[in-house]
Amino acid sequence: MPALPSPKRSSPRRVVSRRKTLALVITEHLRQEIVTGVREPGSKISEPTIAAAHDVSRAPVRESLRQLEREGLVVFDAVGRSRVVQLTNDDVEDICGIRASLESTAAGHAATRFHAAIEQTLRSNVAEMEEATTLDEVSQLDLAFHAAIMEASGRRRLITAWRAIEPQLRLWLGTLQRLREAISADVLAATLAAHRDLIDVLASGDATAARKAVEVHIASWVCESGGSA
Amino acid sequence: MPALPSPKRSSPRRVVSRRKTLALVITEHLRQEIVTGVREPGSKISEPTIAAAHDVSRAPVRESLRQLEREGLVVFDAVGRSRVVQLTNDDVEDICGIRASLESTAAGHAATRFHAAIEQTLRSNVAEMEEATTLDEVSQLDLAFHAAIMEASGRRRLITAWRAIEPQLRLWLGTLQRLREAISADVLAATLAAHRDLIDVLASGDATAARKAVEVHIASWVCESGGSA
DNA sequence: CTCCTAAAAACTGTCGACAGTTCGGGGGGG
DNA sequence: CCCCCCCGAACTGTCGACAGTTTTTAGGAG
Repeated sequence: MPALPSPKRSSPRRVVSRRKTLALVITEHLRQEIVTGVREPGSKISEPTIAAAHDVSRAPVRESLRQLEREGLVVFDAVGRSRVVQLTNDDVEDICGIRASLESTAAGHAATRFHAAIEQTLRSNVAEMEEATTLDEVSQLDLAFHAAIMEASGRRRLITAWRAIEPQLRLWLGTLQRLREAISADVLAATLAAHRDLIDVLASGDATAARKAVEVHIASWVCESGGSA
Repeated sequence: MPALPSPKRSSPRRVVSRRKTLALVITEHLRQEIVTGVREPGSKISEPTIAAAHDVSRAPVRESLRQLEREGLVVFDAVGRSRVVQLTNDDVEDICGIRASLESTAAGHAATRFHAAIEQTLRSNVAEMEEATTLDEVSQLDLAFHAAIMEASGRRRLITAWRAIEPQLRLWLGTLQRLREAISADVLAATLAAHRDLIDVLASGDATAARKAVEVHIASWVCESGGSA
């Protein structure tokens, strides 16, 4: 073996496991830490520290941070320092507005190409939510429901745009959750009802009605979830 | 051969010029190549090749490509290969729809905080466009005009989202331009008139009217520019 | 006790290297 | 003449290193 400049590596050169880059693993981990509040908004993020924590080099960490920047969870300052984003009320308001626009547009498309598989997915999501007990579970399922509608639209660009803001929604939801622990039975029931209605509207194939329904649903949700303004 | 730590550097270690990373330079160059069509949609992009072309290592190139992915100009396949995006009609339609939504929302905000400096910027843009002679110039100024409105809204998130799709608009515009060489005097006049009207509406401070006006402006523009659907 | 300065510590941007994977072509078999 | 397998070329993901900066820390001066 050629005496390498630094023969101090212990582990046998990590294997690039098929379809699962280190950057991806780290991204998921960091995202989780951010949306759950383990990393507080505004706190600094250091590449070397994270690299050491995961026992990897800085390369995949850098890539992760850029990805998280794209997701709006991390911000870089002029000198390249990164920190966890601090969402302002305006930010949340904008995000919700964009989201409403994207989802209602997507719903319109989804209505015109609705089919059994999609309905199946949505209905089972509702069924799962009926069983959910923690606020966190409900949030997860709610997002999954909306994600399913986006997917159902089949519009690449809409989906991309939605994915770009979804993590920020999760961050905001996480922040809210940490304030109020319990689930309101009323809210849960209302959400379930609204989702069932949405499925029916989508199944009807009426694009215009679907757009409107989603817009209303999100608007009401924003209000009762603790309007941002 | 046991390569020594590497005492063979020839160039005097490129200086990290303040506030201008290599990645940024390369990003700009690649973006230019893509939106101008020098790099054809769907063509492969190789990191080593680009790195060699700019005489840099792959690190900044990788970062550039990720940035361009965020801008929607480059796509990565499952194995990490990158290519220039190929916009579909659906994509363009979605992009225009998102854009209209973002800009009209921004216009609403801009109307409520309109002031002299903004008006100055917008009016001088119109003045410049009156002097413009090439189709390319007009496009640039048109985009700058709309960018100015976004900035005028002062909404961080709206601006971020808009920046995320703007390059794709440029790509599409570039594609169109390559089809029709000349500028239609009618279209130019109409655009100028529309922009002047927009400034007036914004100056009036009527948010609702501003939103509507922008929406109409963009919709009509999409139609005459060669509607996607 | 506070404010300012200089050395130390910690970072980011970029580089060249290497291992494993994937793509492209050529040769052989059906 | 077409299809399949194997080999070499080209790539991507990741690593450790280093130079230039920025942020801290540790002292001193006032």
